[in-house]
Amino acid sequence: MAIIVDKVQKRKNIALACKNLFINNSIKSLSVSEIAVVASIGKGTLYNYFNNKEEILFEIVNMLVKEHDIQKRVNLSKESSVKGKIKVFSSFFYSEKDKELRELYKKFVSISLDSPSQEMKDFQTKHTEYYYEWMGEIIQNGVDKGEIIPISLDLLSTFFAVGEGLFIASNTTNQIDNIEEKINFQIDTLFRLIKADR
Amino acid sequence: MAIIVDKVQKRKNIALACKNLFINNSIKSLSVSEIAVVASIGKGTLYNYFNNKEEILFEIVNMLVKEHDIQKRVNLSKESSVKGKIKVFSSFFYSEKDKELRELYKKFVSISLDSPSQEMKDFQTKHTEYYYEWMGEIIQNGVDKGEIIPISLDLLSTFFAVGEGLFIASNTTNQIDNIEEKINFQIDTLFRLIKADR
Amino acid sequence: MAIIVDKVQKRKNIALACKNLFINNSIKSLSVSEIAVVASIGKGTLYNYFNNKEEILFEIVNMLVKEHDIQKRVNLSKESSVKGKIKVFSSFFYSEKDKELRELYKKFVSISLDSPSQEMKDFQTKHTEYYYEWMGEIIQNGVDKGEIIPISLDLLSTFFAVGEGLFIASNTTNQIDNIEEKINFQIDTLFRLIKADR
Amino acid sequence: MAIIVDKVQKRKNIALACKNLFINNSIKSLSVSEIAVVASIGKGTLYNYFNNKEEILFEIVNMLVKEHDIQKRVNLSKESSVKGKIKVFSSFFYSEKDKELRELYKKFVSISLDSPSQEMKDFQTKHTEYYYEWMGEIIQNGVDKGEIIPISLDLLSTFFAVGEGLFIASNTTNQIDNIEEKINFQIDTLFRLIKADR
DNA sequence: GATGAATGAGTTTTCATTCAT
DNA sequence: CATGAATGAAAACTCATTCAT
Repeated sequence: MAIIVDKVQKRKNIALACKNLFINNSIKSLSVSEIAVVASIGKGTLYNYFNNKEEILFEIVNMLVKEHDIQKRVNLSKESSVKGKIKVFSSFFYSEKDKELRELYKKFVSISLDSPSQEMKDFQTKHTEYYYEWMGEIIQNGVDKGEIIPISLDLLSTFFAVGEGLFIASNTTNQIDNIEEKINFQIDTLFRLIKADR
Repeated sequence: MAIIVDKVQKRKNIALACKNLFINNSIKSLSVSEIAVVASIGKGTLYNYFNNKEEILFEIVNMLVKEHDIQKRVNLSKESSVKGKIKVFSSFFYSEKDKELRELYKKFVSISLDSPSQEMKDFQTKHTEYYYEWMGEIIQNGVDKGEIIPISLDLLSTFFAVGEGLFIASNTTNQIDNIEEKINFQIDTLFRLIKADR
Repeated sequence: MAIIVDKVQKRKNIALACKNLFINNSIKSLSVSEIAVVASIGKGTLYNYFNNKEEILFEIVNMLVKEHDIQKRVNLSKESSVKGKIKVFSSFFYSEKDKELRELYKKFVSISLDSPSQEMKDFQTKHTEYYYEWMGEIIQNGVDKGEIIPISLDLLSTFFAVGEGLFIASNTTNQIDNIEEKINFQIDTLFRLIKADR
Repeated sequence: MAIIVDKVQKRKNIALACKNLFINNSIKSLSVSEIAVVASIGKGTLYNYFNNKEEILFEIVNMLVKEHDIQKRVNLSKESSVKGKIKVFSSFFYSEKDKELRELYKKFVSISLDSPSQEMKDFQTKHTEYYYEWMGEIIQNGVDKGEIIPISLDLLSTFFAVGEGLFIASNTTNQIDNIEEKINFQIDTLFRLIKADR
């Protein structure tokens, strides 16, 4: 067909079409053939848009992350307190509506830990820096407003990492329950220490 | 009985023989043939002792973790302060001597995140609980001695998770430098908040 | 009629456009897509003019051979001696200016030896006969002028084949140097045997 | 099976088993699956012994060449005259009993001309040098015995290449008949020029 | 007439697993 | 018990060819 296809858009369409396949299966167990069938395209077509399974996952994550960021911005605006905003950040690790992205994120991290590609690292670096900055501003704001003590700024990494750490732990052990509670309890505890009027 | 012991020992010997292979390669890229060659045994023999690659990794981690725990106990006894002891715990994520186990741990987590086996989860659960308890005692001790405030007990998960979280982040992004510094800075900051004589 | 001429011309234009591609790559490694890109036309268009890769090579060879024949005629006219003329014939196998055609000829022969098409054979037959006749006349002329002995006429095939044989040998072994020298030495030696005033 | 297989021998057996397949088909049209079926082994087994189709062809040629050399030595010993011996050399290009090897040689040359591998070139170089030396001794012997004139030594390449050249020509054109006659006529003619008692 | 996206059959290649010895 | 050759199913990947526009 001499139609000039929007390659970028088609790439996204294919990725979307097999989103659930990636959510519900381990990367290891997915075959390119299977993916092609689910995406309702030929195997060859798939190779015109992606070089391997990992790239497809990557594309899906990419798309969902964008949506997620928009939603996060909305959610953050609804929260007035610094603590609330921090909790919004951590909610990614347990909220029902982020479940899909979370599942994909697990696979993304899985690949990164075993056989990292520069592309994935670059993507993750960009995002991490972005979130860090974002969260940094929130904390700074809290300090400026006299809500929390200045030392809070030094805890940025802790706020950032504690969710991730508990998430990984919950997914590598049998204790998968109440991550939400756990994470929020840690945040509450940290805020008991950094609130200005202690 | 003697035979059973031999079998267990042989399993360990095989695992040890290919330790470096697992450290230096991605699980995905390792083949059973390659492992058998490095372990200097037949491919069939390998199947008499392990059901798959993952089990071998599991065995190696198992062995190294035991050594690691012994060493950690020694290192902890050398530290008198609670902060020092906490840092000993977190040192796993950056210390040179734990490098091998750390590399294997990455692959272990990688598998757990994509296709977890109950066995691995059980193992990890047991260990996590064990460390939690261990670290819990240390903190309790610090409170009892008046070194840190009682609220510190509620930060157990944070102390636990922050290292893990920063470790994962450092391995999925390009920011792999100064994890040691980063982790210790967070611990120091937390201790500025929980030390008894603030 | 004009359209038909255009079609023939377009075929030639396409062939010319990817001449260097064929010179610098093995037929086996060339894909139709690659050729289409280099020829700056659509893949489908390529199929309007050629049925397969081999036909394109064929077209290129065809064109270059025509040029080559014209040049050869010029070069022959510059030579007065029979020996010189024979050497002009053999120069195809080593001269710098025939390098391109020579590279293509190798691929042409390669195809002919593995999976010959009647078309290619017909083409090659026509050309071989043409050259044979041409060279035959040159030798006859030498005999008539008393430059070489009549027996020389019986050596036509030798004069013809020795260059080809050494060329093939040089391209299937590591001895690719001094083909020019080698071929000319053989011609000189043969002429020492057939010159009239021995 | 814990049988220690003679890998070298098995390689040869596999090669032999599909000899006729290679003789009767173009390399291009042969698939590894087809080869495995004919050799009555699994496709995977084939890959334990060969890395690609070309290597199999190579192995077959290797074996047949060895047999061929032995036979050639026998045939040469039967001939007393230098001319006869030279003809024995050239007989490879037309004799019925060398037909198989000749067919394979065509494919070998075909590959060498399009996508030469160093291994093939090395093999061919070794053989060419070996034959050159061999034929050189025969000619030297003829000179020593006063059968042919000393200048004959300088025609070594011609004797060598003329057969090859005519062979290639016969296989790339429609004139495939009477190569035997053609080659022998050239040899006879050359000998008319170099025989001692001219 | 020109196009190039789509295709899927066909290819190479891998590799965990088996099992005769 | 140990072995490692054999396997074939399934994987990744290619690419000439088609055909709707």
